[in-house]
Amino acid sequence: MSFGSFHVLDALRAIGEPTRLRILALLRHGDLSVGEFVQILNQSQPRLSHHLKTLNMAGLVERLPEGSWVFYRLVRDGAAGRLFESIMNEIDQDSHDMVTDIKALKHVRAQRAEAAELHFASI
Amino acid sequence: MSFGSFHVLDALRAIGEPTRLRILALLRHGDLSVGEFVQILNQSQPRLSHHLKTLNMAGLVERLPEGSWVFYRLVRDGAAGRLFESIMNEIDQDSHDMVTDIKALKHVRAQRAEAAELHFASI
DNA sequence: AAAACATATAAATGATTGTTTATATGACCT
DNA sequence: AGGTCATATAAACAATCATTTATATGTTTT
Repeated sequence: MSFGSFHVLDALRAIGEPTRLRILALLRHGDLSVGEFVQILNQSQPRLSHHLKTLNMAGLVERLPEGSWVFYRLVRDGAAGRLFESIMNEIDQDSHDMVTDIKALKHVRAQRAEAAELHFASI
Repeated sequence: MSFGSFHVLDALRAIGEPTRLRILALLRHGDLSVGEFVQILNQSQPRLSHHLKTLNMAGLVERLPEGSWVFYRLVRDGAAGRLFESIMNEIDQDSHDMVTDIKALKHVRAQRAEAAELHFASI
């Protein structure tokens, strides 16, 4: 199911929640899976699944199932993309919280890369 | 009390409610008093007072007491102004609801002008 | 000073939203 | 097929938010 026409009010309500804003800010650095969000944000899996569904229904993120796990991608075009980017313009990218999340993101990415290397080595 | 630093999350939550978005859209056409909002939006006075307080605390509108009544004005500068205007860019200005509200606004303004004329005539 | 008017606030209620816990679904692996 | 892993959903509960009703505050008018 594709979630119909874009409604600004729904998008605003979706963006206007701390965890969801953090999710969106993280997605600007690339697609992420539910499990990665769990690690980065240190919140329960159902909680994040639910927030991601809200963002998806608001037309702000795309859902990309890949085998057994599911990646989410920021919608960058159209009204949704423009709206979110102009909102990001007013947000302090260097705030402590933002910086911390990005650090956690990079940490998780490094872990993943390491795991992948070990996997290769074992082949 | 001036309501401290501007927080985007508060602003988003404030804007993301139908009645408050209508209030903000109306204010783009000029300052309005609580009583005028009551007439235009056809909602109870406490309800509108409360929404206006929310918008004020979110840094989106200014409060201008004038004798016994109180006008509200859109904050057009700074982060608040930029944020709201970029949101308005994504909103259909010609939607039925928007047009209807503006019509009601003009009607109320006309009434006011008429009342003022009658007042002059009686002097 | 009293009455009338405009706005704000408070308490109570109802509705919406977020969070947890538990369970279901679906894919991968052996 | 059975077991494990990743994600989603559902039910229950908690918290937040919107709305009404009633009342308070402050201002103008007489």
